[in-house]
Amino acid sequence: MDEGIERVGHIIPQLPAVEARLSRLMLMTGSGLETELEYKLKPHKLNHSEFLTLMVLYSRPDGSSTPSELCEYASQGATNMTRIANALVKRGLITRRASPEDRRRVLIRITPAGRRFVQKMLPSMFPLIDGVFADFSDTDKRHLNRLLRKLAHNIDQLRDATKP
Amino acid sequence: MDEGIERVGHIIPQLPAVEARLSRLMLMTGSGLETELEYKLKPHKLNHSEFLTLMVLYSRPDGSSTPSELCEYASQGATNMTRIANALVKRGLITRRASPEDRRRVLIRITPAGRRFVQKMLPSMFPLIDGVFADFSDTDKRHLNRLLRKLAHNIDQLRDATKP
DNA sequence: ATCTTTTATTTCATCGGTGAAATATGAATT
DNA sequence: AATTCATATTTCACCGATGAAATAAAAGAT
Repeated sequence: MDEGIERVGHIIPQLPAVEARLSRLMLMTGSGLETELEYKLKPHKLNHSEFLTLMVLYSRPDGSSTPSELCEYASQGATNMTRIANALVKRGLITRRASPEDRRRVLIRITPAGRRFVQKMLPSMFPLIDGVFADFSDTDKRHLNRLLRKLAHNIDQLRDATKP
Repeated sequence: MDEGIERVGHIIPQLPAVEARLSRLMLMTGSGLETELEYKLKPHKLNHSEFLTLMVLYSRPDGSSTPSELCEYASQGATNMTRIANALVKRGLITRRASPEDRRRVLIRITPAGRRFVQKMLPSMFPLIDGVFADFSDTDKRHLNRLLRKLAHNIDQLRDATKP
């Protein structure tokens, strides 16, 4: 991956070269990480969205949420969230029931089996997240965190500016 | 995008929390940037791979390359590169001819029209790459560059380690 | 009581990407 | 000359994702 970053973007006249290279680097790294993650998830028959959804539920004290809320977190459309929920229900990792207060809403809750599943599969992610930041010092991590947040924020701005 | 990063990954017991949050941040930012890029490319009827391929050719002094070489840079399979080349040829942005020395090889070369096309469409990317790094100081950029390279390198290592 | 809005699901269609294997051609090796 | 290797293309098939619009059900507003 590292090869070829240097060459591309050198002989480009106008264009803010430093920023363009950073963008490209960011894209390559991001998609590289994404690929690795999906690869680690494959044995557990999960894709990224399903994993994310499950983790959100797992992280909640009461282990529950609603489809529309989960759509936000997993940045998915409602249609997809229905699909994801279907898949997870079928595997017995979550349950779906109508909310008692507002019966339009659906309460999605992680099951005990779902929790066990997460506890069992999560450690298989450790080599990845450890390995990726293996040689990062604490200040490295703080810096990266700060810079990525800044970047994410700017991207959000652009999104809002063009497509309100 | 920024919302919800904090919440997820808080109440996860074992797991290296800092690194997990960084991974997630990286994934979100990367895919956010990717989305923005594709969005900017859409008016020019280019996808990311085609854009990349075209930029590699544009950046070459002689404006030429071969399919297999381009596969490397665009991290695409040979089948896809044939498709990409087909698309670009059809639009008159590149040409394809057999190499004189080794007639198995195909020489792909950007056309004058292709160069004009790049020069015309490239500026529409500036708002994106400028905007994204708008409030980044020079040291910010240097740091981000260093950290991303480190990250990319580690990801490469992992890839090689698991799938040789 | 009726109309509007919210929430989720279903239906349907599509899109873009992907890739393995067969084919074609030419070069290199023996 | 025959065999093997390298390069690119074609064929075929599939995958995963995606999303707009129609539907259903219930809450809220008037």
